[in-house]
Amino acid sequence: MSENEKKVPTVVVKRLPRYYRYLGELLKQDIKRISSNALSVKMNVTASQIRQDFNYFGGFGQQGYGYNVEHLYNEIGDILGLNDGDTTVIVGAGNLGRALASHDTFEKRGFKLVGIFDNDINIIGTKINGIEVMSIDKLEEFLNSHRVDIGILTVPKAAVMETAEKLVNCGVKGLMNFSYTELKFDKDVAVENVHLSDPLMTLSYKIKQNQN
Amino acid sequence: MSENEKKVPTVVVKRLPRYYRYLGELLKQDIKRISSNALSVKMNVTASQIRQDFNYFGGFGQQGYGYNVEHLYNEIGDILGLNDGDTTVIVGAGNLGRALASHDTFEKRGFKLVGIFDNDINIIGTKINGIEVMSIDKLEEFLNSHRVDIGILTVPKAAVMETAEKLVNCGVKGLMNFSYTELKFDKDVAVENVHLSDPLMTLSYKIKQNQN
DNA sequence: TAGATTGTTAATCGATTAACAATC
DNA sequence: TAGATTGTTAATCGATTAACAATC
Repeated sequence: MSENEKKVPTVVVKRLPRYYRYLGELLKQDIKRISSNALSVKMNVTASQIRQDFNYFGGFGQQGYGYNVEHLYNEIGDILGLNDGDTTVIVGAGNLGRALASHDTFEKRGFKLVGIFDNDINIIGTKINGIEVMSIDKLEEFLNSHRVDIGILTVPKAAVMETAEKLVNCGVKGLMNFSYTELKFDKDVAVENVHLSDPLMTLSYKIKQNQN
Repeated sequence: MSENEKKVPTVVVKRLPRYYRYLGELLKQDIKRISSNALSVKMNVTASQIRQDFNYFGGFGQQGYGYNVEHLYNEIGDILGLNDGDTTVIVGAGNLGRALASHDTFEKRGFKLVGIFDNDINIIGTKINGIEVMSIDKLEEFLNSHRVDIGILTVPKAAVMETAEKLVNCGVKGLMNFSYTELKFDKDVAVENVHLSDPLMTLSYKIKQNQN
Protein backbone atom coordinates (compact mmCIF):
# COMPACT_ATOMS: atom_id res chain seq x y z
CA MET A 1 0.00 0.00 0.00
CA SER A 2 1.50 3.30 -1.07
CA GLU A 3 2.06 6.23 1.30
CA ASN A 4 -0.87 8.31 0.24
CA GLU A 5 -3.51 5.58 0.03
CA LYS A 6 -5.38 5.55 3.27
CA LYS A 7 -6.10 2.14 4.69
CA VAL A 8 -9.67 1.07 4.09
CA PRO A 9 -11.45 0.56 7.43
CA THR A 10 -12.62 -2.98 8.11
CA VAL A 11 -16.14 -1.71 8.51
CA VAL A 12 -16.11 -0.52 4.91
CA VAL A 13 -14.63 -3.78 3.58
CA LYS A 14 -17.35 -5.72 5.38
CA ARG A 15 -19.96 -3.69 3.54
CA LEU A 16 -18.59 -4.45 0.10
CA PRO A 17 -20.22 -7.88 -0.26
CA ARG A 18 -23.58 -6.31 0.47
CA TYR A 19 -23.08 -3.65 -2.19
CA TYR A 20 -22.01 -6.39 -4.53
CA ARG A 21 -25.19 -8.34 -3.92
CA TYR A 22 -27.44 -5.38 -4.43
CA LEU A 23 -25.68 -4.32 -7.59
CA GLY A 24 -25.90 -7.87 -8.89
CA GLU A 25 -29.65 -7.73 -8.40
CA LEU A 26 -29.91 -4.41 -10.22
CA LEU A 27 -27.87 -5.87 -13.03
CA LYS A 28 -30.26 -8.79 -13.32
CA GLN A 29 -33.15 -6.36 -13.53
CA ASP A 30 -31.34 -4.64 -16.36
CA ILE A 31 -30.98 -1.39 -14.52
CA LYS A 32 -28.15 0.54 -16.14
CA ARG A 33 -27.47 3.28 -13.68
CA ILE A 34 -28.25 4.27 -10.15
CA SER A 35 -27.64 7.28 -7.95
CA SER A 36 -26.24 7.01 -4.47
CA ASN A 37 -29.56 8.30 -3.28
CA ALA A 38 -31.67 5.66 -5.02
CA LEU A 39 -29.30 2.95 -3.82
CA SER A 40 -29.40 4.30 -0.29
CA VAL A 41 -33.17 3.91 -0.22
CA LYS A 42 -32.97 0.32 -1.43
CA MET A 43 -30.23 -0.62 0.98
CA ASN A 44 -31.48 1.37 3.90
CA VAL A 45 -28.25 3.29 4.47
CA THR A 46 -27.35 6.92 3.81
CA ALA A 47 -26.33 8.15 0.40
CA SER A 48 -23.44 9.87 2.07
CA GLN A 49 -22.10 6.60 3.38
CA ILE A 50 -22.33 5.01 -0.03
CA ARG A 51 -20.35 7.81 -1.65
CA GLN A 52 -17.79 7.81 1.12
CA ASP A 53 -17.37 4.04 0.90
CA PHE A 54 -16.84 4.02 -2.84
CA ASN A 55 -14.41 6.87 -2.57
CA TYR A 56 -11.97 4.81 -0.58
CA PHE A 57 -11.30 3.04 -3.84
CA GLY A 58 -11.48 6.07 -6.13
CA GLY A 59 -14.58 7.54 -7.66
CA PHE A 60 -16.70 5.18 -9.71
CA GLY A 61 -19.45 7.64 -10.49
CA GLN A 62 -20.09 10.64 -12.60
CA GLN A 63 -21.57 13.94 -11.47
CA GLY A 64 -25.10 14.49 -12.65
CA TYR A 65 -25.39 10.86 -13.74
CA GLY A 66 -24.76 8.56 -10.81
CA TYR A 67 -23.11 5.18 -11.08
CA ASN A 68 -23.06 2.75 -13.96
CA VAL A 69 -24.35 -0.43 -12.37
CA GLU A 70 -22.33 -2.90 -14.38
CA HIS A 71 -19.12 -0.95 -14.04
CA LEU A 72 -19.55 -0.51 -10.31
CA TYR A 73 -20.41 -4.18 -9.91
CA ASN A 74 -17.27 -5.23 -11.72
CA GLU A 75 -15.10 -2.79 -9.82
CA ILE A 76 -16.30 -4.05 -6.48
CA GLY A 77 -15.79 -7.61 -7.67
CA ASP A 78 -12.22 -6.68 -8.55
CA ILE A 79 -11.61 -5.02 -5.21
CA LEU A 80 -12.89 -8.13 -3.45
CA GLY A 81 -10.60 -10.26 -5.59
CA LEU A 82 -13.45 -12.27 -7.07
CA ASN A 83 -11.78 -12.29 -10.45
CA ASP A 84 -8.57 -13.79 -9.15
CA GLY A 85 -9.78 -17.34 -9.71
CA ASP A 86 -9.22 -18.36 -6.10
CA THR A 87 -9.38 -22.10 -5.54
CA THR A 88 -10.80 -23.74 -2.43
CA VAL A 89 -10.76 -27.05 -0.67
CA ILE A 90 -13.26 -28.19 1.90
CA VAL A 91 -11.88 -30.24 4.74
CA GLY A 92 -14.57 -32.15 6.57
CA ALA A 93 -17.36 -33.68 4.51
CA GLY A 94 -19.95 -33.87 7.27
CA ASN A 95 -23.34 -32.24 6.95
CA LEU A 96 -22.03 -28.72 6.83
CA GLY A 97 -19.12 -29.52 4.54
CA ARG A 98 -21.48 -31.22 2.12
CA ALA A 99 -23.89 -28.30 2.26
CA LEU A 100 -21.12 -25.84 1.48
CA ALA A 101 -19.79 -28.01 -1.32
CA SER A 102 -23.22 -27.83 -2.93
CA HIS A 103 -23.68 -24.14 -2.16
CA ASP A 104 -23.56 -22.72 -5.65
CA THR A 105 -23.16 -19.12 -4.56
CA PHE A 106 -19.51 -19.81 -3.83
CA GLU A 107 -18.98 -20.77 -7.43
CA LYS A 108 -21.02 -17.84 -8.69
CA ARG A 109 -18.70 -15.56 -6.78
CA GLY A 110 -15.71 -16.92 -8.64
CA PHE A 111 -14.42 -19.48 -6.18
CA LYS A 112 -13.47 -22.84 -7.59
CA LEU A 113 -13.81 -25.88 -5.35
CA VAL A 114 -11.00 -28.26 -6.27
CA GLY A 115 -11.04 -30.82 -3.48
CA ILE A 116 -13.01 -32.26 -0.59
CA PHE A 117 -11.37 -34.25 2.18
CA ASP A 118 -12.58 -36.40 5.02
CA ASN A 119 -11.31 -39.17 7.26
CA ASP A 120 -14.44 -41.30 7.24
CA ILE A 121 -13.87 -44.41 5.19
CA ASN A 122 -17.56 -44.55 4.32
CA ILE A 123 -17.48 -41.10 2.80
CA ILE A 124 -14.14 -41.24 1.01
CA GLY A 125 -14.70 -42.05 -2.63
CA THR A 126 -18.26 -40.78 -2.73
CA LYS A 127 -19.00 -37.74 -4.84
CA ILE A 128 -20.40 -34.43 -3.71
CA ASN A 129 -21.46 -32.04 -6.39
CA GLY A 130 -19.36 -34.02 -8.84
CA ILE A 131 -16.20 -33.95 -6.75
CA GLU A 132 -14.86 -37.09 -5.18
CA VAL A 133 -14.13 -37.00 -1.48
CA MET A 134 -10.50 -37.80 -0.85
CA SER A 135 -8.83 -39.21 2.22
CA ILE A 136 -7.46 -36.62 4.58
CA ASP A 137 -4.19 -38.56 4.38
CA LYS A 138 -3.88 -37.30 0.85
CA LEU A 139 -4.37 -33.67 1.81
CA GLU A 140 -0.74 -32.59 1.89
CA GLU A 141 0.09 -34.48 -1.27
CA PHE A 142 -2.79 -32.74 -2.97
CA LEU A 143 -1.84 -29.30 -1.69
CA ASN A 144 1.71 -29.78 -2.89
CA SER A 145 0.59 -30.58 -6.40
CA HIS A 146 -2.29 -28.09 -6.77
CA ARG A 147 -2.53 -24.40 -6.10
CA VAL A 148 -5.07 -23.97 -3.33
CA ASP A 149 -5.79 -20.47 -2.09
CA ILE A 150 -8.50 -21.00 0.49
CA GLY A 151 -9.24 -23.76 2.96
CA ILE A 152 -12.77 -24.17 4.23
CA LEU A 153 -12.70 -25.96 7.54
CA THR A 154 -15.70 -27.99 8.58
CA VAL A 155 -13.85 -30.52 10.68
CA PRO A 156 -14.63 -31.17 14.35
CA LYS A 157 -13.07 -28.75 16.77
CA ALA A 158 -10.51 -31.28 17.97
CA ALA A 159 -9.04 -31.58 14.48
CA VAL A 160 -9.17 -27.99 13.36
CA MET A 161 -5.85 -26.65 14.60
CA GLU A 162 -3.83 -29.50 13.14
CA THR A 163 -5.68 -29.29 9.83
CA ALA A 164 -5.30 -25.54 9.65
CA GLU A 165 -1.57 -25.80 10.17
CA LYS A 166 -1.22 -28.39 7.44
CA LEU A 167 -3.06 -26.11 5.04
CA VAL A 168 -1.03 -23.07 5.95
CA ASN A 169 2.26 -24.94 5.78
CA CYS A 170 1.38 -26.03 2.28
CA GLY A 171 0.80 -22.47 1.15
CA VAL A 172 -2.90 -21.90 1.62
CA LYS A 173 -3.40 -18.17 2.05
CA GLY A 174 -6.79 -17.96 3.68
CA LEU A 175 -8.97 -20.02 5.98
CA MET A 176 -12.69 -19.96 6.45
CA ASN A 177 -13.28 -21.73 9.71
CA PHE A 178 -16.67 -23.12 10.70
CA SER A 179 -15.38 -25.16 13.63
CA TYR A 180 -16.07 -24.14 17.15
CA THR A 181 -12.80 -22.32 17.71
CA GLU A 182 -11.25 -19.05 16.74
CA LEU A 183 -8.25 -19.60 14.56
CA LYS A 184 -5.57 -17.00 14.44
CA PHE A 185 -2.36 -16.95 12.45
CA ASP A 186 0.26 -14.34 11.63
CA LYS A 187 -1.17 -11.59 9.57
CA ASP A 188 0.05 -13.13 6.33
CA VAL A 189 -2.64 -15.79 6.68
CA ALA A 190 -6.15 -14.42 6.34
CA VAL A 191 -8.77 -16.01 8.55
CA GLU A 192 -12.53 -15.71 8.78
CA ASN A 193 -14.14 -17.51 11.67
CA VAL A 194 -17.80 -18.20 11.07
CA HIS A 195 -20.01 -19.06 14.01
CA LEU A 196 -23.44 -20.01 12.81
CA SER A 197 -25.03 -19.81 16.22
CA ASP A 198 -23.93 -16.21 16.79
CA PRO A 199 -26.65 -14.67 14.64
CA LEU A 200 -29.15 -17.04 16.23
CA MET A 201 -28.19 -15.69 19.63
CA THR A 202 -28.42 -12.11 18.42
CA LEU A 203 -31.85 -12.96 17.08
CA SER A 204 -32.84 -14.34 20.44
CA TYR A 205 -31.73 -11.08 22.04
CA LYS A 206 -33.78 -9.02 19.62
CA ILE A 207 -36.86 -11.16 20.23
CA LYS A 208 -36.47 -10.64 23.94
CA GLN A 209 -36.22 -6.88 23.43
CA ASN A 210 -39.34 -6.83 21.31
CA GLN A 211 -41.28 -8.52 24.07
CA ASN A 212 -40.75 -5.61 26.45
CA MET B 1 -37.11 -0.01 28.21
CA SER B 2 -37.22 2.48 31.08
CA GLU B 3 -36.21 6.13 30.77
CA ASN B 4 -32.85 5.86 32.40
CA GLU B 5 -31.61 2.68 30.76
CA LYS B 6 -29.51 3.65 27.81
CA LYS B 7 -30.03 1.60 24.70
CA VAL B 8 -27.34 -0.98 24.18
CA PRO B 9 -25.52 -0.30 20.91
CA THR B 10 -25.83 -3.03 18.29
CA VAL B 11 -22.08 -3.33 18.19
CA VAL B 12 -22.09 -4.38 21.85
CA VAL B 13 -24.93 -6.87 21.38
CA LYS B 14 -23.04 -8.46 18.50
CA ARG B 15 -20.08 -9.03 20.78
CA LEU B 16 -22.08 -10.87 23.42
CA PRO B 17 -22.07 -14.25 21.66
CA ARG B 18 -18.31 -14.10 21.48
CA TYR B 19 -18.00 -13.37 25.18
CA TYR B 20 -20.40 -16.19 25.79
CA ARG B 21 -18.27 -18.61 23.82
CA TYR B 22 -15.07 -17.64 25.57
CA LEU B 23 -16.64 -17.84 29.00
CA GLY B 24 -18.06 -21.24 28.12
CA GLU B 25 -14.57 -22.41 27.31
CA LEU B 26 -13.20 -21.07 30.60
CA LEU B 27 -16.01 -22.83 32.41
CA LYS B 28 -15.10 -26.11 30.75
CA GLN B 29 -11.53 -25.62 31.88
CA ASP B 30 -12.82 -25.15 35.41
CA ILE B 31 -11.56 -21.60 35.66
CA LYS B 32 -13.55 -19.93 38.40
CA ARG B 33 -12.71 -16.31 37.92
CA ILE B 34 -11.12 -13.99 35.43
CA SER B 35 -10.15 -10.34 35.32
CA SER B 36 -11.08 -8.08 32.44
CA ASN B 37 -7.39 -7.87 31.73
CA ALA B 38 -6.80 -11.61 31.48
CA LEU B 39 -9.89 -11.98 29.32
CA SER B 40 -8.78 -9.13 27.09
CA VAL B 41 -5.52 -10.94 26.36
CA LYS B 42 -7.34 -14.14 25.46
CA MET B 43 -9.89 -12.40 23.28
CA ASN B 44 -7.56 -9.88 21.78
CA VAL B 45 -9.60 -6.82 22.73
CA THR B 46 -9.00 -4.13 25.35
CA ALA B 47 -9.88 -4.66 28.99
CA SER B 48 -11.55 -1.29 28.87
CA GLN B 49 -13.94 -2.44 26.19
CA ILE B 50 -14.85 -5.53 28.15
CA ARG B 51 -15.69 -3.53 31.25
CA GLN B 52 -17.64 -0.99 29.25
CA ASP B 53 -19.59 -3.69 27.48
CA PHE B 54 -20.57 -5.50 30.64
CA ASN B 55 -21.56 -2.26 32.26
CA TYR B 56 -24.33 -1.68 29.81
CA PHE B 57 -26.10 -4.46 31.65
CA GLY B 58 -24.97 -3.55 35.15
CA GLY B 59 -21.79 -4.60 36.84
CA PHE B 60 -21.13 -8.31 37.00
CA GLY B 61 -17.72 -8.07 38.64
CA GLN B 62 -16.20 -7.26 41.92
CA GLN B 63 -13.36 -4.85 42.57
CA GLY B 64 -10.12 -6.53 43.42
CA TYR B 65 -11.47 -9.91 42.32
CA GLY B 66 -12.64 -9.75 38.75
CA TYR B 67 -15.52 -11.70 37.32
CA ASN B 68 -16.93 -15.01 38.44
CA VAL B 69 -16.88 -17.02 35.23
CA GLU B 70 -19.98 -19.08 35.83
CA HIS B 71 -22.01 -16.14 37.01
CA LEU B 72 -20.97 -13.98 34.07
CA TYR B 73 -21.66 -16.82 31.65
CA ASN B 74 -25.16 -17.26 33.00
CA GLU B 75 -25.86 -13.55 33.01
CA ILE B 76 -24.86 -13.18 29.38
CA GLY B 77 -26.94 -16.22 28.53
CA ASP B 78 -29.89 -14.55 30.22
CA ILE B 79 -29.31 -11.28 28.41
CA LEU B 80 -29.22 -13.14 25.11
CA GLY B 81 -32.41 -14.92 26.03
CA LEU B 82 -30.86 -18.38 25.82
CA ASN B 83 -32.82 -19.51 28.84
CA ASP B 84 -36.17 -18.61 27.36
CA GLY B 85 -36.60 -22.02 25.75
CA ASP B 86 -37.05 -20.60 22.27
CA THR B 87 -38.35 -23.11 19.76
CA THR B 88 -37.35 -23.22 16.11
CA VAL B 89 -38.52 -24.70 12.86
CA ILE B 90 -36.39 -25.18 9.79
CA VAL B 91 -38.11 -24.58 6.50
CA GLY B 92 -36.21 -26.09 3.59
CA ALA B 93 -34.61 -29.49 4.13
CA GLY B 94 -31.98 -29.20 1.42
CA ASN B 95 -28.31 -29.56 2.13
CA LEU B 96 -28.05 -26.49 4.30
CA GLY B 97 -31.30 -27.13 6.15
CA ARG B 98 -30.17 -30.64 6.91
CA ALA B 99 -26.79 -29.42 8.09
CA LEU B 100 -28.38 -26.89 10.41
CA ALA B 101 -30.83 -29.46 11.74
CA SER B 102 -27.86 -31.61 12.73
CA HIS B 103 -25.85 -28.66 14.01
CA ASP B 104 -25.83 -29.45 17.70
CA THR B 105 -24.58 -26.04 18.80
CA PHE B 106 -28.06 -24.64 18.28
CA GLU B 107 -29.40 -27.07 20.83
CA LYS B 108 -26.52 -26.44 23.21
CA ARG B 109 -27.43 -22.78 23.14
CA GLY B 110 -30.92 -23.54 24.32
CA PHE B 111 -32.83 -23.59 21.05
CA LYS B 112 -35.23 -26.44 20.55
CA LEU B 113 -35.88 -27.61 16.99
CA VAL B 114 -39.51 -28.70 16.83
CA GLY B 115 -40.17 -29.09 13.14
CA ILE B 116 -38.60 -29.41 9.70
CA PHE B 117 -40.55 -28.70 6.53
CA ASP B 118 -39.98 -29.23 2.84
CA ASN B 119 -41.98 -29.55 -0.35
CA ASP B 120 -39.99 -32.41 -1.88
CA ILE B 121 -42.06 -35.57 -1.79
CA ASN B 122 -38.89 -37.65 -1.61
CA ILE B 123 -37.74 -35.91 1.54
CA ILE B 124 -41.06 -35.62 3.35
CA GLY B 125 -41.36 -38.40 5.89
CA THR B 126 -37.61 -38.98 6.20
CA LYS B 127 -35.98 -38.20 9.50
CA ILE B 128 -33.21 -35.71 10.17
CA ASN B 129 -31.62 -35.85 13.56
CA GLY B 130 -34.65 -37.75 14.82
CA ILE B 131 -37.20 -35.28 13.49
CA GLU B 132 -39.50 -36.20 10.67
CA VAL B 133 -39.64 -33.83 7.74
CA MET B 134 -43.19 -32.59 7.23
CA SER B 135 -44.86 -31.29 4.13
CA ILE B 136 -44.75 -27.55 3.73
CA ASP B 137 -48.51 -27.74 3.27
CA LYS B 138 -48.74 -28.59 6.94
CA LEU B 139 -46.67 -25.60 8.03
CA GLU B 140 -49.51 -23.28 9.00
CA GLU B 141 -51.44 -26.02 10.71
CA PHE B 142 -48.33 -26.85 12.71
CA LEU B 143 -47.63 -23.24 13.63
CA ASN B 144 -51.19 -22.80 14.82
CA SER B 145 -50.94 -25.73 17.15
CA HIS B 146 -47.37 -25.29 18.44
CA ARG B 147 -45.55 -22.31 19.83
CA VAL B 148 -42.73 -21.53 17.46
CA ASP B 149 -40.49 -18.57 18.22
CA ILE B 150 -37.94 -18.70 15.46
CA GLY B 151 -38.08 -19.71 11.81
CA ILE B 152 -34.88 -20.76 10.09
CA LEU B 153 -35.26 -20.25 6.38
CA THR B 154 -33.24 -22.41 4.03
CA VAL B 155 -35.68 -22.38 1.14
CA PRO B 156 -34.78 -21.19 -2.34
CA LYS B 157 -34.88 -17.46 -2.87
CA ALA B 158 -38.09 -17.64 -4.90
CA ALA B 159 -39.98 -19.13 -1.98
CA VAL B 160 -38.52 -17.15 0.88
CA MET B 161 -40.83 -14.14 0.99
CA GLU B 162 -44.00 -16.19 0.93
CA THR B 163 -42.66 -18.58 3.57
CA ALA B 164 -41.49 -15.76 5.79
CA GLU B 165 -44.90 -14.14 5.69
CA LYS B 166 -46.63 -17.38 6.60
CA LEU B 167 -44.37 -17.76 9.60
CA VAL B 168 -44.82 -14.19 10.74
CA ASN B 169 -48.58 -14.32 10.30
CA CYS B 170 -48.68 -17.37 12.50
CA GLY B 171 -46.85 -15.61 15.29
CA VAL B 172 -43.19 -16.45 14.73
CA LYS B 173 -41.17 -13.67 16.34
CA GLY B 174 -37.81 -14.04 14.66
CA LEU B 175 -36.39 -15.20 11.37
CA MET B 176 -32.93 -16.44 10.51
CA ASN B 177 -32.73 -16.22 6.78
CA PHE B 178 -30.12 -18.09 4.76
CA SER B 179 -31.73 -17.47 1.40
CA TYR B 180 -30.24 -15.10 -1.07
CA THR B 181 -32.38 -12.11 -0.14
CA GLU B 182 -32.56 -9.61 2.65
CA LEU B 183 -35.76 -9.96 4.53
CA LYS B 184 -37.14 -7.01 6.39
CA PHE B 185 -40.28 -6.74 8.47
CA ASP B 186 -41.67 -4.19 10.88
CA LYS B 187 -39.51 -3.85 13.90
CA ASP B 188 -41.65 -6.24 15.91
CA VAL B 189 -40.29 -9.12 13.86
CA ALA B 190 -36.60 -9.74 14.43
CA VAL B 191 -34.59 -10.78 11.40
CA GLU B 192 -31.06 -11.99 10.89
CA ASN B 193 -29.98 -12.41 7.31
CA VAL B 194 -27.02 -14.74 6.97
CA HIS B 195 -25.02 -14.69 3.77
CA LEU B 196 -22.46 -17.45 3.82
CA SER B 197 -20.51 -16.12 0.89
CA ASP B 198 -19.96 -12.71 2.50
CA PRO B 199 -17.14 -13.86 4.77
CA LEU B 200 -15.66 -15.76 1.85
CA MET B 201 -15.53 -12.54 -0.13
CA THR B 202 -14.01 -10.67 2.77
CA LEU B 203 -11.43 -13.42 2.99
CA SER B 204 -10.67 -13.02 -0.68
CA TYR B 205 -10.14 -9.30 -0.12
CA LYS B 206 -7.75 -9.93 2.74
CA ILE B 207 -5.77 -12.45 0.70
CA LYS B 208 -5.44 -9.91 -2.06
CA GLN B 209 -4.19 -7.32 0.41
CA ASN B 210 -1.60 -9.71 1.80
CA GLN B 211 -0.23 -10.28 -1.65
CA ASN B 212 0.83 -6.66 -2.02
C1' DT C 1 -4.02 -3.15 55.54
C1' DA C 2 -2.06 -3.34 50.80
C1' DG C 3 -2.93 -4.90 46.31
C1' DA C 4 -5.92 -5.78 42.75
C1' DT C 5 -9.40 -4.74 39.81
C1' DT C 6 -13.78 -3.02 38.95
C1' DG C 7 -17.18 0.70 37.58
C1' DT C 8 -17.34 4.95 35.52
C1' DT C 9 -16.00 9.50 33.90
C1' DA C 10 -13.21 11.98 30.68
C1' DA C 11 -10.30 12.10 26.50
C1' DT C 12 -9.44 10.37 22.11
C1' DC C 13 -10.24 8.36 18.07
C1' DG C 14 -12.79 6.92 14.13
C1' DA C 15 -16.94 6.53 11.54
C1' DT C 16 -21.10 8.64 9.89
C1' DT C 17 -23.65 12.39 8.26
C1' DA C 18 -24.20 16.96 6.36
C1' DA C 19 -23.06 20.29 3.19
C1' DC C 20 -21.59 22.16 -0.94
C1' DA C 21 -18.41 23.28 -4.68
C1' DA C 22 -17.11 20.84 -8.80
C1' DT C 23 -18.70 19.07 -12.92
C1' DC C 24 -21.12 16.02 -15.96
C1' DT D 1 -27.56 26.10 -20.21
C1' DA D 2 -30.03 24.21 -16.02
C1' DG D 3 -30.47 20.26 -13.21
C1' DA D 4 -28.62 16.45 -11.13
C1' DT D 5 -25.47 14.16 -8.60
C1' DT D 6 -20.88 13.15 -7.52
C1' DG D 7 -16.44 13.72 -4.84
C1' DT D 8 -14.78 15.64 -0.89
C1' DT D 9 -14.29 18.66 3.09
C1' DA D 10 -16.15 19.89 7.48
C1' DA D 11 -19.26 18.93 11.41
C1' DT D 12 -21.31 15.65 14.24
C1' DC D 13 -21.96 11.68 16.41
C1' DG D 14 -20.76 7.44 18.58
C1' DA D 15 -17.53 4.04 20.01
C1' DT D 16 -13.14 2.96 22.00
C1' DT D 17 -9.50 3.78 25.05
C1' DA D 18 -7.35 5.90 29.01
C1' DA D 19 -7.42 7.10 33.61
C1' DC D 20 -8.54 6.83 38.24
C1' DA D 21 -11.43 6.98 42.35
C1' DA D 22 -14.14 3.51 44.64
C1' DT D 23 -14.00 -0.67 46.90
C1' DC D 24 -13.49 -5.52 47.49
